Amino acid sequence: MPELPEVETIRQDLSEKIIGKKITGVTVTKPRLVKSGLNNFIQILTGNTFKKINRRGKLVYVELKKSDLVLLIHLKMTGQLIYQKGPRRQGGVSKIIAAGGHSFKSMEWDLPNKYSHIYFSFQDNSRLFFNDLRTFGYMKLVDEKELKQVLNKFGIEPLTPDFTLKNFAQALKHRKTNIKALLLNQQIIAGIGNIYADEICHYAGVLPSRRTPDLTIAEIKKLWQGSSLILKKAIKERGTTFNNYRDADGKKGNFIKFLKVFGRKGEACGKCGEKIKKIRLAGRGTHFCEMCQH
DNA sequence: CCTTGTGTTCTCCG
DNA sequence: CCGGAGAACACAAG
Repeated sequence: MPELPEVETIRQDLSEKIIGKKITGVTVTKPRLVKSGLNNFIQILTGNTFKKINRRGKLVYVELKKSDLVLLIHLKMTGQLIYQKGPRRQGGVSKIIAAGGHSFKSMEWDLPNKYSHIYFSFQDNSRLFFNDLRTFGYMKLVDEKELKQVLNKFGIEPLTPDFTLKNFAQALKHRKTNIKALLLNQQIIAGIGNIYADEICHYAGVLPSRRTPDLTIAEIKKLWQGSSLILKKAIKERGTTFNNYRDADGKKGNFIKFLKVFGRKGEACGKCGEKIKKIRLAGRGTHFCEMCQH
């Protein structure tokens, strides 16, 4: 489940890999995932160049060199953006891999595979694959006006100067839902999904079910601090790979090692030793410690 | 039937 | 009964 840290990791990686490279080919094997006209999609992108890769919440949007249209990419739950260099002219690389005998499952990354629904070839023979197991993700070309409309729907962007305690508290104000649903609401705070919502609540010592009007100033401050600290640390660790997520090189993120509650049902809480509980809240699996969250 | 991000639809309350 | 907020559902597929 790519959330802000995972999408940001991919954005940073791809920015170093594909900016300025001419797109020589566009392949779409599942047209349903292109949410704008397919012919136009192929026509605009072929021969074009990615100019800048941006992110807002969990949404990636890419500016193009030879068009004013912008490419939106959403990975939803199981989308991946994997970059691979083209085959080397000189032999040797595959030999080294064979001799090394390490555990990398080369079959899995023999791309395109059956989940590679859209991919781009570049002038240097490298390729970018959009893989998606459950096919909720999409790509879409939008004009400036539609981009603006889409971006305007997002709430405060964490890790920017806009993410002040004052703005965070303001966003919570007058809301009557529980803090978990609020953290998941992209129109209020952008980029937090199920994993980080649970982790932020645990950091703050706040039960996910707590109604926002009942939160104290101190608790709001802790939630704000936790959001910032956890998302930053998760980016540093290149995201959380719980099952499907991979970075642009197909590698797993390391943040799973730092998860305190998510996916730890029945395990002892690292803070107090109490068993981690799991319930259903805001339509999502929700993990917490009864002892240190109130 | 479980899993989840988001857009859409339904319901409820003042 | 209206508006808006929040909850529930739809989507896909392993």
